Amino acid sequence: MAPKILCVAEKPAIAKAVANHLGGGRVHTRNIPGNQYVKNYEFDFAFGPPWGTCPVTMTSVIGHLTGLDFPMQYRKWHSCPPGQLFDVPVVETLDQDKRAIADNITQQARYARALFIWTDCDREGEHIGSEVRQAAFKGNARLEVKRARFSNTERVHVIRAAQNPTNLDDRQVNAVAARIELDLRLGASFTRLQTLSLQTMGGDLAEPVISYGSCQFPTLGFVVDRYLRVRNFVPEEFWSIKVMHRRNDIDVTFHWGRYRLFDRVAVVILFERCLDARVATVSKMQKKPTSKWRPLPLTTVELQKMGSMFLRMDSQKVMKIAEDLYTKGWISYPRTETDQFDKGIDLKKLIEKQVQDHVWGPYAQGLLDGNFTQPRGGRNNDQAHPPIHPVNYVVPSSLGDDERRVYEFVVRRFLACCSEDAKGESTTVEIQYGDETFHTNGLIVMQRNYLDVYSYEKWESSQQLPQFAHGETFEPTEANITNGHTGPPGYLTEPELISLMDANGIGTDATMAEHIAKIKERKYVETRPRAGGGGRGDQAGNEMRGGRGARGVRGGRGGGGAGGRGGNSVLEFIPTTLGIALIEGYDNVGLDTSLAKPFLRKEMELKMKEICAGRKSRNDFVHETLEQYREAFIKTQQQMDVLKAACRKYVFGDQA
DNA sequence: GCAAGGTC
Repeated sequence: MAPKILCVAEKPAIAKAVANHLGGGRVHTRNIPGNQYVKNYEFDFAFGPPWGTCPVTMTSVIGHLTGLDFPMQYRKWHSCPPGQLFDVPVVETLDQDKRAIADNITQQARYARALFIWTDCDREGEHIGSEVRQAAFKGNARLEVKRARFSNTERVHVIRAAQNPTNLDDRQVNAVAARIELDLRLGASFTRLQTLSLQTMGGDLAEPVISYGSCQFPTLGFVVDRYLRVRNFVPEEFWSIKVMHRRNDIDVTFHWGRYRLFDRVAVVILFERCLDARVATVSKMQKKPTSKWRPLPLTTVELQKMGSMFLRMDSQKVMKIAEDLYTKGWISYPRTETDQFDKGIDLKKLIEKQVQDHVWGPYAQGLLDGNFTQPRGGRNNDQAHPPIHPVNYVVPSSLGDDERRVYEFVVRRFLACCSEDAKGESTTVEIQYGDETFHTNGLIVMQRNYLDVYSYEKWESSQQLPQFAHGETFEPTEANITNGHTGPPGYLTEPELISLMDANGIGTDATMAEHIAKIKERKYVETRPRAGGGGRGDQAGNEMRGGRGARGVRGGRGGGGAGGRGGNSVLEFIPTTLGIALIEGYDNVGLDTSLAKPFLRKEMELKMKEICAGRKSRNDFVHETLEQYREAFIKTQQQMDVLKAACRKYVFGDQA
């Protein structure tokens, strides 16, 4: 029996890191024929019983080894009616560029007694593991197959994983295999149906592929949904009461407890009662400590959102740069859902590396000198990767401009996580004026703490409030009725879209940016920088100087400063006429659950979890889901005129 | 000419 143990990771970087830890400095690196990224690392390692010390070959794949497609005779679009793609067989494919990688595993397996699978510990990783197993069995069917479970590539952790292997989880493998099959059948059948049916309308629809995907359609749905809400918005006029008082040369504005009412007469009556009372009484004067929490450890989704908001980069670009930084060894793996640091990780060691920086170095030193606080932990842990953090220091000026800004963000975010919350004191003054309550708030920032390094957030002291005593009475300097009208929400921004996808389980952290890019490529949506500051919300109208009570009118300033917005313009999404037509069209087809909504995808996600929990079989899942979509498919086919009508209305601009 | 998921 051959004594060797073959180890296979999901990507070359992991193979290298693991080999270096297990090999303890004595590692031979060999190239493999036909692929420049994958290497074989050879060394000895002392596994636990029954293995003992064995020679090891550690190598990797590069993501999935295999793909799924229809047999050749169904790949041409006119080879069969699109609906037949629900039932025709599917075949596993091996891309040309993956062949060398698979062959390497098959070859190496011949000389091995066992295969250890080191793919990422998530569902997809489990499936990739099964692809590796299959390639290895081709070379040696008697291999014993084990699974290393690890969530980061720290030395101790990796060694522990090597010595305590478990088994591949075939439930997870099956869940993913089912997803792959469903995505293929549904994507291809609906895409062909839509494209072939709508292109008969000619014009702008004659050429393009009009794709359907279980992720791209709900993503488009979010954009259209918001667009229609903006377009159909009907402004409503509202009225409010504002009370002002000047004391110690400070103008204080008290806001109405009822906020605003949509009935002018009612507001006038309540206002008159205030004026009749003449004096206001301080009913509450409260000071209390308050704090602004330091951010959570950084996940991929959060990185993408922050990139859109603060770095003016779209999510795809941020990810591309983060991957580059990761490949070069400056930051940790950028695709993670984990927002809690492992107990085992040595955070101070990571902070130490940042001390040498000219800008944030002193802050990092401060953390080491006693300001360090254990980071907050969020609720998510993908059991595969730690939160995104800097692993090594790089002189920022040696990076490209965009790279520098992403690296700086990751570092500042990390240092902020290890800092104390910002501390302040908030003051609330509440007054009774007639039957109405008004209040004002003040804030004094006492300790900025993490804010000193996390320059992306603002928290500033408000104007100082003068002293008020509980129970005292005073005659307000001015009181009046204000009015305005409600404003539409803004168009959907990229961070909002990512949040919606995240909340609805559309795509994974690694693919959300791709789905967004896809619906742009398909010309379902366009993006543009949002004009002007906020671009949403209510419009203030004129002040109506109120009746008798408005004494001593002071000019005073207008609205308060805008605060956080530093001229960054965020991208907003506008659907094209085609995008609107598709979503409205599907909404009108009369399906129980519109394909334009995220529910069906969410249901798929839940059923995959059922498979992983052993409560559902792969076959039942595939069958159920196919039947569910088959119904939708048939109805869509029957109601194609509804879809076409939507296209006539929007794409061709016909009135009808 | 289709999908979504890995990763280079």
